Amino acid sequence: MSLTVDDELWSAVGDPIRRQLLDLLLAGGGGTATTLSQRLPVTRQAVAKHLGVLDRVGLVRATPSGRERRYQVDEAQLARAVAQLSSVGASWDARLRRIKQIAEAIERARES
Amino acid sequence: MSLTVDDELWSAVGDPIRRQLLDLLLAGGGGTATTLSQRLPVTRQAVAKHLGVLDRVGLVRATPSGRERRYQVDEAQLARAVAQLSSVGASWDARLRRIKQIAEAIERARES
DNA sequence: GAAGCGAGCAACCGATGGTTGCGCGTGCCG
DNA sequence: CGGCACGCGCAACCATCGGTTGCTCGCTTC
Repeated sequence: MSLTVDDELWSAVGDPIRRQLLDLLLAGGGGTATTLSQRLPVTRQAVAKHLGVLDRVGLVRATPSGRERRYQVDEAQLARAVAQLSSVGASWDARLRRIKQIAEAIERARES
Repeated sequence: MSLTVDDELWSAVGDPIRRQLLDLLLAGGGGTATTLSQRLPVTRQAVAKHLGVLDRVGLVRATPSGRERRYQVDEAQLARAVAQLSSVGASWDARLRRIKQIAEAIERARES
């Protein structure tokens, strides 16, 4: 029942803005800091910082082109992150079910 | 394809220490700030603060008893959180699959 | 009643997410 | 070709947050 989640990855997807960023990148097939910031309630610089951390953990890749810097999602990495995410969810789900069973067992014992 | 996750809940569960806290509470069937802090790499006060935020979002409940303050998980709420978590995971998973299909379609079109 | 333990409160520190302001390079267009 | 506009990066600054230390308060126990 490990909690051993890649902490970098988790905290990267932990931020709501970064989740929206990934979503926008997936939906639009890429984008730059400026274009993305127009669809978000934060400034370009904030978006740039977020793209920086997503880049560092490998969830996105940047390709400079002229004066622009186009980012796109590294799907394999994101798939890894999603897998970890759902594994944590699953482990808690399992534990909750176990707890519930125990509780019910106690309940039954008390009633009899 | 909403990203509309209860942000309070998500950020509460987002912190690794808080996840471990929930895990310990589930495993031990409850605990106090001091006992929990002994099993974690942080001080009692830090644990107390975390329990505070978990309490505010309703994931745990506290029952004062003498000079102690025993916390336990509100399983229904945690179940809600886990559900949201896995729903986000699932939505990304779905989107990734769609993107992949599109990519493969383009690939096929290019080859023909 | 005194000692000890659990909890709460306050001050402080470092990291982080956000902002504004600026300067630099690139690209477009008179 | 020269200038303007746009996209980006850098730096300074601010608020919030997670963490610590140090203290006080209150229950419990001897």
